Amino acid sequence: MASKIQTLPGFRDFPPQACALRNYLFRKWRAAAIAHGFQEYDGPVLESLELFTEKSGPEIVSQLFNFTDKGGREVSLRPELTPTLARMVGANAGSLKRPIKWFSIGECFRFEKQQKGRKRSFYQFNADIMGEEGPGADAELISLCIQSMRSFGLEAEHFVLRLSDRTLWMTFLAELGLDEEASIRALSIVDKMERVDPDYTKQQLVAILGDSAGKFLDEVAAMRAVTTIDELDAWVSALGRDALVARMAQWRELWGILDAMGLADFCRVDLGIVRGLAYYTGFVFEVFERNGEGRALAGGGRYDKLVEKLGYAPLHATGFAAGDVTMADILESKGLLPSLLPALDCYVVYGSGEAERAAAMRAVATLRSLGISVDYPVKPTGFGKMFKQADNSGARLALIFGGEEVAEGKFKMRDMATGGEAAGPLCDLVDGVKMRLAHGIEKA
RNA sequence: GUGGUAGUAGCUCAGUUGGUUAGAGCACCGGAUUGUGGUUCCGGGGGUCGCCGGUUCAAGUCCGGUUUACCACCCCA
Repeated sequence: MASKIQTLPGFRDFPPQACALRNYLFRKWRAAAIAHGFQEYDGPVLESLELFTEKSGPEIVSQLFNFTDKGGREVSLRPELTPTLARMVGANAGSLKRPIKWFSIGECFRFEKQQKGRKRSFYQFNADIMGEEGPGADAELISLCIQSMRSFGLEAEHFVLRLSDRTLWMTFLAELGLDEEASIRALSIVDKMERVDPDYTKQQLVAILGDSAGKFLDEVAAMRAVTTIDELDAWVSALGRDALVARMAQWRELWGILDAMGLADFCRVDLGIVRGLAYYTGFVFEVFERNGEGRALAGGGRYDKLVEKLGYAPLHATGFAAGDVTMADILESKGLLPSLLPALDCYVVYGSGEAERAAAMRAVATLRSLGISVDYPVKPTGFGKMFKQADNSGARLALIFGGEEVAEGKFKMRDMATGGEAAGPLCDLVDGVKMRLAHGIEKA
């Protein structure tokens, strides 16, 4: 006998209930994106390894599901959707209407040790706006991000979008005399400050900044204390650097749009967010639970240089991604998962005679051909048993084809919620069922 | 890749100082119930106690290894 083979670590089966949950997430994400005027795209799950190493460097290979195919090609399952998107858009950028607003929901793979909120196979909701430089695009993207969360019933009490700005940081660090490479290293330290020992942080900073590390830490503490746009304005004004002051115009524009859309309550200025990756260039953000628990629910930002880096004509871009695993986790913890039982319209109960069964099967076929979902016991049993099955099926109506009804050319309907019943002639089957599905049957 | 904790039925778990044939609730299936579901009662299937080895007359229980999961690191596109 064959041994029982389990799913690979970090991979999941999706039996009906899990599949229903997954599709629920997809449905909401897709609806939010379409409501924002985004168009859906998709790409191959397997790509040339080079597509990913070009974007993220050779170190990324340790975290990829890569292998050599039978043709000797170095390939990898995709760890994210952005490189594929960049290729698709980059190759056709000249002929696409701007701004380009595209989204995708796709399975991605990373060869990492799994833990809470992180698996080796997961689904990402990825949305991007390309070909637009101004804060209007960032606002639009943030709107989609927030509204996609809200469509699950998550509100400002549950989550917060922490908004930051790589441009502001890079300008600030340049004013301190750091070159680009040193700045990026400093940012990656800032990115981790929240989670690691302060002494360790200081040690790291001294390596880059020398004696001014202490002063820098004080400055960073002041920056991270900023939580509103007005506080940010005050901090920038106090520094009195022209380049930073100029950047505030972009902040004001962005914040003005978010405020007008009613999204300001969901956002907080938080310069402690810098995103780990080197290629982010402007506004960046991450969504967390309001109480600060768990890993990021979504994250994104502007990456104006990436498309060019991948070998295409320069193209402004901003995007974000959210994952199915963390999303399902928060919805479950907040009790926001709806019951996802299959919504069956009718369950047919029929008598044991040939005539009853034939009448029932004719009705089943007619209703199904009109898109009404109908199920019935494949193996006829007692009426009591069949009603129990009707109950278990979750159907709204039980349709009854017993000896009495069929003999009279009739059928009966029972509203499974109220227990109310109604009868009608077989020739009125479709209208009768549609009417009762819409309005139910009151108990007499 | 490094540490910590855990693994008994589909799920949640009990299982005494090592001692006969490993239990409960929920879920599932059947019956009471051949014209009416949710309640109730009765019954049933389902376990190589994660896996391999060791100690012992005897291991779910003790020991070693391994694997998987969870948690914390690393990383987080």
